[in-house]
Amino acid sequence: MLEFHDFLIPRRVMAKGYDHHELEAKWQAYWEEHRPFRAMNDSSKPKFYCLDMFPYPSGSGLHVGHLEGYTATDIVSRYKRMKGFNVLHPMGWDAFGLPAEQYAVKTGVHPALTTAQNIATFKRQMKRVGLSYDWERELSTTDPDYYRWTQWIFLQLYKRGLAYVAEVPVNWCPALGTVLANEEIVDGKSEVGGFDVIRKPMRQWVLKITAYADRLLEDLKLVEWPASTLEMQKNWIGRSIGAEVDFALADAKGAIRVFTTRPDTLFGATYMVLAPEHPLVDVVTGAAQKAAVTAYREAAARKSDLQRQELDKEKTGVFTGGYAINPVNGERLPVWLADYVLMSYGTGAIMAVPAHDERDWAFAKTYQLPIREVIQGGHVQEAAFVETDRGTVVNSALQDGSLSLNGMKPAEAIPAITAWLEQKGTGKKAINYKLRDWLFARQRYWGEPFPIVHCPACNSPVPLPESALPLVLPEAQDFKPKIFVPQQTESGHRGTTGTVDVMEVFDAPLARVVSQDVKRLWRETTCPRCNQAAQRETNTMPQWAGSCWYYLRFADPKNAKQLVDPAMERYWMPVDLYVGGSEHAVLHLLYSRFWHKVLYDIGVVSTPEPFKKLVHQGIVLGEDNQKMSKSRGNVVNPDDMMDQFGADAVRLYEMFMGPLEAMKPWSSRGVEGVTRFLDRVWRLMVTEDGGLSSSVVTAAPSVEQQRLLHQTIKKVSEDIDELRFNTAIAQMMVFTNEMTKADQRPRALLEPFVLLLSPFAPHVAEELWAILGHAPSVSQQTWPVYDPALTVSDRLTIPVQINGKLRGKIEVAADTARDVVERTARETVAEWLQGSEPKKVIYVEKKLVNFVI
RNA sequence: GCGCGAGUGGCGGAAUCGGCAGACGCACAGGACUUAAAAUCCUGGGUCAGCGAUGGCGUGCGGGUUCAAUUCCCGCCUCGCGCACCA
Repeated sequence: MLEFHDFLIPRRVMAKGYDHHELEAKWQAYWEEHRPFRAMNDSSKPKFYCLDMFPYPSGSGLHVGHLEGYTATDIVSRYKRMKGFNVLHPMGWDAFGLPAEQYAVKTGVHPALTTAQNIATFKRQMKRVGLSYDWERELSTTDPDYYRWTQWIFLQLYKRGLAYVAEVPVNWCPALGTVLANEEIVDGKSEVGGFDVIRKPMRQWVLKITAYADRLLEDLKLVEWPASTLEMQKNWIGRSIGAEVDFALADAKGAIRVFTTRPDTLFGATYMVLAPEHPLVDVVTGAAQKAAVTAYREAAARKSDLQRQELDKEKTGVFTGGYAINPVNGERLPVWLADYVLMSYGTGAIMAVPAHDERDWAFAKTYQLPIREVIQGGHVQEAAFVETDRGTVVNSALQDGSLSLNGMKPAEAIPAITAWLEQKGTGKKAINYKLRDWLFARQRYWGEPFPIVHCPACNSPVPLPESALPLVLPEAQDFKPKIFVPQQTESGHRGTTGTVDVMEVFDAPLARVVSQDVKRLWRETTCPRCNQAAQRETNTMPQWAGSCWYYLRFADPKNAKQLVDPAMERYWMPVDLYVGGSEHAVLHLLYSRFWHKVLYDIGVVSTPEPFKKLVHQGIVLGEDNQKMSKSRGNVVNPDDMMDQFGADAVRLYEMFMGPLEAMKPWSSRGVEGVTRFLDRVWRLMVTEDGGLSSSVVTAAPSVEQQRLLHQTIKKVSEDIDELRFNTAIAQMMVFTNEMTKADQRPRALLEPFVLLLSPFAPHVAEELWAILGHAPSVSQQTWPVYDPALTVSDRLTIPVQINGKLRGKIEVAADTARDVVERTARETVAEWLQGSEPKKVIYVEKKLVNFVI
């Protein structure tokens, strides 16, 4: 019996046109069984490789941000299949990584177990969304059958001298117990967890990415990537062209070599600066300055990188007492020490030209060093004049007349002086890069082991033979790294003060692993070269390793003999469309490109670049327009959304929110909106009890209806090609709104429309296709083709303007001659013309008439 | 500071080879159906003035080019992203 309050409580039971739970389960089961999304290896069809950046399977499952990119590529993949392409649309797992290991440290649960569970969750959610992946090609970076090839690539790098061990200052994160790459540090803290990071010299594996700097820069011309991403890669590589110049020491043997991009200002050098760590510091320092120099060097060493990078701070330095000789004019220049010069860039030493460099200018002002103008055009006593393109060289000639740059533009002076230096043997043209070699080792358990042993007898790292691969990650029981676990400080930041002396000696987890079969340390082994006792490398590879080449393995995921079969590689590569977050704009993409070029050089791959077209999906914000986060409580869970609205509605809303690449807020109301749209589509052809509606007729559509259909086919096709899914959906809404008004709905319109809808809302489309009386699957139908003649109207509405202001509109036949259009227009705006003749009449065919009076 | 990108109704957004600004959706208002509601369907709307026909003003701000500017040019402002003493 109904109570009064039953009438007051709003029912959340939606009067939906269809039961999305039932319908999605039905079609997902069908796809599971019939596998219509498999990529064929032997096909005469043209290929299309459509790839998502594979995820790290975190414990929190998919979020709506993931889904945006995945839905976009899914629509493209489904569309391309219907257009006759053999589509490769795979998914895998970037499953090595720190979170699972940290979870293991906390709970003792093995990372492999956590990872497997998380993968299962991700996969279940992806299937629930109806993503049309070829699951037969699924891979995980943690699978020995996969990482044996990651190790294999490392061996190739090693063989070619591109992997080497070096004692380098590294970014050590005590809280994480590992080193981090420069790129993994944000504002002096670890990107993961936000812990303090300090500099510490360590023996490390390093990859020589700098050997490929030029090609990594040059080949950016070959790809269709967002301008911002290309720009970021260029900046990261940071090529600058200039000269290396030697300044002989005045009172000692040797010379200070500097790198400069402005050799045209050589006559303006008034002092030199060495980085505090520069090896020549002891040589140039005079006895009187020894104490001050030592104090300065120690102070600099104590500063963390963060402190040294503080920009606004006053520049500091100390005079060494030594002098160097300017090679152009023989002047004695005082040599200073200052931490604004970095040991890690160029030669770690500069010639200072305060008149034409802002940093040198600030330093010269602080220490009252002379400022000498050599490029005319500014006021060098007030500020450094750095605009090379408007200025003329002055004060730059030798008395004997053997060299003069005076009167030249800097652009002319640079090659002139460089040639002079080369002739004198005191300098040469040089190119420098900001890019540094890639620190490739981590002191972690959950990563790929290095296929390397350290042999005391051979006195070098010895690579394992390829036949020994994979070197399987050994079982471990204790994941706790032996690390100093810092206390929470008052400021809320965990970590150290940045000094090295609080450090213990830290062992990587693999150093302590005991092999279960033989009850000895896993690291104890024999040298594959000399058979003497040797030690395995106990570092593991960084997470980037596995993601550097996974796109290749999808082309041939089960191959036990090769990384990828050459025929498969040639057929599928390159990736035609690659979609993923812009947070990977530099690192992942640069590292991948580097490995790809190495593989290209050894003949494993046939293309110089792996990813032809790249698109970054935008960030999805919470309903409050803030970044989604647990602490804000504004996280939208895809499972909840799909429970309530269904997978098709969620897919459609993800695409309808706005342009793919834009940052945009989630709106539950918006999801309801697209849900209404799907219900309207449903009701166009289905009755309340699920049968085919009697309004669906076989009669021929009207010309207007056909025009709308063909305009819709055109718009939807072109918009998918351009990844403009939001406007494609808007057009389908227009079509649906029109069809709703008609009570006779010709099949000839509805059937192509269902095909257009199918990449966006595949479950509903499959069901509608079946209700219309067709055998499955809609995904295997041919994409509708539009007739261009049917997309244009035979009647036109032409706006009529007076002086550019809209004053009227006329409707004419599309083929109306100009004079007729003009005459009609004049009649329409006669009261504005007031009988006088316009000064000018502008007629844009089929677009507009404008009278200038 | 430098580089890149973006600023359009109450909201998400559409329209840029210069040519009717605001498609589509959300929210809102009115109507139909209903005892009533929900759902659905129809209608309306940038803003100001006016009963209305109409007209003025409108795409961050200020200039410019043009018959015509959201679109192109110059100078600012704001926001986002990236880099940040790289010689």
